[in-house]
Amino acid sequence: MSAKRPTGALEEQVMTYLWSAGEPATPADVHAAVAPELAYTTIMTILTRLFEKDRLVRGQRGRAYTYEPVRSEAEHRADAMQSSLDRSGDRAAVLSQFVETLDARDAKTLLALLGRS
Amino acid sequence: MSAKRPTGALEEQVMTYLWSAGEPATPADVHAAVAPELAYTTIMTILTRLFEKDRLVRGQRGRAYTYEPVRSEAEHRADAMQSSLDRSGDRAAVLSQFVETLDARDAKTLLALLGRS
DNA sequence: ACCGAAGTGCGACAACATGTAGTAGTCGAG
DNA sequence: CTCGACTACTACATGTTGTCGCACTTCGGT
Repeated sequence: MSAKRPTGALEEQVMTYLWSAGEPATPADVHAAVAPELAYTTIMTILTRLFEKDRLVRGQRGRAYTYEPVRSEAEHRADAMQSSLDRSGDRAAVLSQFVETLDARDAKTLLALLGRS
Repeated sequence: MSAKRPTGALEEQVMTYLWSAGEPATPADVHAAVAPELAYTTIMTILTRLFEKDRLVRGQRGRAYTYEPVRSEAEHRADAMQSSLDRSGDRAAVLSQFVETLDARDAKTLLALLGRS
């Protein structure tokens, strides 16, 4: 497809920006922050598609739409992790492997989180 | 594409079968177990592509190739989970959300695993 | 040893997703 | 009222995946 951008990367970059923005953003905001070297319309398209896939909600600011993520980044990522786990035939094996590849800091965080519940 | 099979689903089903098989399988094995209603050649294609993407290794049995996963299911799923975590800007937030959506049994498993290291 | 049936593999084609942009319409500034 | 800037809709190119047809090879029966 594109010689330089892997498939899905642009959508992902846009989502990442929107998450970090913390508030609804216009196509112009996203364009300037994510990929000024691309055509403005390219960003518009991405935003529209993400909206159609229900990953963004639209608002209105002046005569432009604003876009905002439906789900927070944490929700999105955690859900992806759950999905991996759900698709597996052996949850315990996956969890075990997961723990082994976890760095010390994450392990500590996880342990604290688990203890609290 | 296909009206009934979501993109990527067939490759995933094939991988799942291969993981559960536990030993190298021929295209015929996969065809019979995964999708007898599809053409034999369809399965062959999927297998070849997975091989080209280095997700399967080839062996030889009689005049047919045999295929076997390069990585175990646990490795694959755990790696996917790690990737989600890595892509995130706030690892602790994701971990927290992840723990909250975890069912009791998984949480227990995870806790035991973490304690042992 | 020969012939036919069954199975295998390569190459091809259609549909869809994603990256990328052109063009036309709309609104404010001068 | 006209001009320019900005936005939305639509279009096009390429890669990926689902799906298969066709030709070749090999095994069993005679």
